[in-house]
Amino acid sequence: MMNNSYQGLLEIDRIIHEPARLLLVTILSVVQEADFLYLLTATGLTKGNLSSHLTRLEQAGYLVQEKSFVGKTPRTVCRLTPAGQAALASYRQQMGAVIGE
Amino acid sequence: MMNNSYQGLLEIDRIIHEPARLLLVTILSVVQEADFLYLLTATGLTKGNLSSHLTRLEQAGYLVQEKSFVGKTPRTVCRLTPAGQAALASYRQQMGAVIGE
DNA sequence: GCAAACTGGTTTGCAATACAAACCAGTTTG
DNA sequence: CAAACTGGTTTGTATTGCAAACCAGTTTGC
Repeated sequence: MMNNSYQGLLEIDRIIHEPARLLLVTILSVVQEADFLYLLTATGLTKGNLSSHLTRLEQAGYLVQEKSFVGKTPRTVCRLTPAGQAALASYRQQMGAVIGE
Repeated sequence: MMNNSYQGLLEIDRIIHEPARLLLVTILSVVQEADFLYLLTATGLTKGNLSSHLTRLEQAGYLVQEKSFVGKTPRTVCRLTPAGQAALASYRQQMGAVIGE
């Protein structure tokens, strides 16, 4: 048919594509792991917003949140899963093909 | 502050960022102009979907739709405006900085 | 010649979701 | 011991992507 090579855009991974989450996974891909408060200041998101994006990424299997206590205060540290790293790599490849390197 | 260089993602142009519209403006950036039916088959979008994305891009000032008649049947041809081309170029640059290298 | 089907779209209704405000359990501070 | 702070989660709302339904006009079949 007369479709073109960009048409795969319509099936792009929306979990990654959302700017706030792309920001999160991009950060996590470079720092390996980060806690909630680090991500809060690094992204500038509100807490509620950050919380829901993290659970969305977790539900997608793209990251894990490990909850623990440091002294008496709670602490959540996040890390990409292999699936998350793969999803990001795939996303980069697809978008790279569209926007031209 | 401790924010990073990717944080601009949060202000990325959502008009362009939406996959269906990114597909449309990418196609239009290469073919210069295209009519509704061409875009319909090239994208695989439904008619309603295509129509609303085109008016969205038009409202943003990113494209113009010229309506005319060819014989007795209506014809809509679309073309990016300079603003639309600039928006796409800017989008490519920003996304390239995030996914690229 | 008139109903059915086709053309080239637009409008309507719905379901998903991004976002921030409000909330919450627990801890520290004055 | 109350107020404020920590580290978040839940709730409410407004937006919007999507396809189904619709629409004005044209062509086709009988």
